[in-house]
Amino acid sequence: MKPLESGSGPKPTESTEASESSERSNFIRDIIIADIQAGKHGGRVQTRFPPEPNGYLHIGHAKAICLDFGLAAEFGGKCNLRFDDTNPSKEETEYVEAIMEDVRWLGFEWDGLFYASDYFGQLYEWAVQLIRADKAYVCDLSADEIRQYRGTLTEPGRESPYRYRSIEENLDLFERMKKGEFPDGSRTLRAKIDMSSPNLNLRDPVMYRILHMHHHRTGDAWCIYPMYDYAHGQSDSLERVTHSICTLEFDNNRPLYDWFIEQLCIFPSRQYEFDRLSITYTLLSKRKLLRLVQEGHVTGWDDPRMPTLSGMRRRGYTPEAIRNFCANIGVSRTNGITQLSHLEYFLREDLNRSAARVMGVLRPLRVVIDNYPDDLVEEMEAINNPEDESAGTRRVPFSKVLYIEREDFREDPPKQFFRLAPGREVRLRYGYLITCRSVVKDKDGNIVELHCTYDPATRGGNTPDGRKVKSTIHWVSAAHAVDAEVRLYDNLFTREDPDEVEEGQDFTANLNPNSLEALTRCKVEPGLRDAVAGARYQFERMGYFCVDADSSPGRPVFNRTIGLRDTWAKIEQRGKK
RNA sequence: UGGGGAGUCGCCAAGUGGUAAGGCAGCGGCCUUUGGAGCCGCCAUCCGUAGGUUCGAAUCCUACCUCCCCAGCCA
Repeated sequence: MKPLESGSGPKPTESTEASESSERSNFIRDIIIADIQAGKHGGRVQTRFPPEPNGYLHIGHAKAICLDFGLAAEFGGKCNLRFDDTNPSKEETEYVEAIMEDVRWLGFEWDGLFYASDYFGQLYEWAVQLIRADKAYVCDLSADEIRQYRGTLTEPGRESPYRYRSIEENLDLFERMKKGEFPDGSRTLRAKIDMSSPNLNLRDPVMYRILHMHHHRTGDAWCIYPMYDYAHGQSDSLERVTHSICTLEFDNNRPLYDWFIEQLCIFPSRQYEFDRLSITYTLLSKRKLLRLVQEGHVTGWDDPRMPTLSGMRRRGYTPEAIRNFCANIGVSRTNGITQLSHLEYFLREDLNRSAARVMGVLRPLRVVIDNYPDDLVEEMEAINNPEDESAGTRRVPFSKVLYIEREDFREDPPKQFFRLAPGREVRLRYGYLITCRSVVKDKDGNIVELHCTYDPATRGGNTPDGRKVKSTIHWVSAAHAVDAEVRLYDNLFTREDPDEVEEGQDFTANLNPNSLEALTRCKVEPGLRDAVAGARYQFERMGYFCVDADSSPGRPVFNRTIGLRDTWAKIEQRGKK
């Protein structure tokens, strides 16, 4: 919101809401506002986005990023990027780099860049401190035994037989754990809390496990690694994070988060949980996305069908569209599923105002204009973006032989089909009005060519006599057309909930076998010959397309980002029912 | 089942005792050299259910129902 001007300038008359921020609020934002007003932390706001580098970021993370960075920015605070790298068995540098690229692409820049592994030393010292305070102990139970001792949802757990070791013995054992004297899984360091707590997280949770494993940053310096619960809150605290925002499933962990902070008497970061994003026909689980990649169901993390930020980027999504979507869906504590159409609305909205219009024919049908001079080529003026006058105009060549979209012609047009048909006149966008005179078929009865006549008085598509045509279709001059490949995408899954499967199956059973259709004989206007990878266009009447990096000189490859809203398809569909 | 969280239009979501915002989707219409975009209108007598308190409740109380999370040496 613009700050109101001070001084004696003209005041807005009806500004009841103008003085308050009209930014859409949510409960976390309200908490921050209240904290600032109460003077908590001197009004300072510090957040953090803490991804584990074990996979690529997806649209669900985008929601968290928009919250973490957005809130900090709105209230003059800071937001750190912190890699939660406490488990070397799953984490890789490749992911670290991809995550940084994606955060920046989304439009955010972090203040501090940290790694939980930066704090391994401090965390170790604090563990020793907790042992000395008789709040932690080394446990020799195996993973299996720990599970048995933990009890169940309804029965309390039992105390470990190692729970009352002397502080000296614990100190000695823990140090030897660190030195690597014990094999993986042989011992753990546990917090001494309450084995009968109804909150399972408080039943003497494991703080450290032994893992003789190479870490992407600390190398072989450590063979004991802290658990999430023992590392996260303290990392927040070390960074003096005021509002630690995470998803709902960590609600149960909050008492433990607070417990460590209280026992250690360190900066009191507070955790707030919001609902994770779910979208129909989409999987948002790094574990499952990793499977799609590893099992080859997609070409990689950046496959345009993936809900990853890198996949969406390659597909042609804009950061603005994703940010607008995140701002619009809101933040609450309700477990809901957002419809894909909601996301697509914001995609189209942004692309509509930013994408340059061009003409491209996906499934070409040859059209010969019989009364058009054989060798004439006219340069027709076309508007680049009707939503943005500054985008200007361009010239598109027109000649006797053209390609039009196959679906724009029907030999036997159904009701409400306004496009080309025998004897019917339509407008060629920015071209001429043409009338279909005859249809040429091959021996199998397939339509191979149309013969039309044009009205020379309608150059540019104008009708000096004021007559109306029901339809305007797009075209490309055959002699000037550039061959292109166009990849059409559909939902990766056929069910709204990809996890809804028959007994014994998993989400791969719901994979859509037709999620990708590659068209290789497409014809696009000449200006697209050397389109640069990443550029986004609207192929008029067809949809939004993004140039893929697979393009080669003179032969562009386009990804269909999303189709235009198709009223005719809806009408036709309705007629079939 | 013990604990925690949540239930407001098909979906998302405001509202926190004074008589149901908004967005998406959908449906009409206008406009249109993209059946795109844009514009206009319609779309919850009702807030999981049942009681109760109150002049008055989605908002307070009681009971019940449904869904989600927790029994990793994952995060």
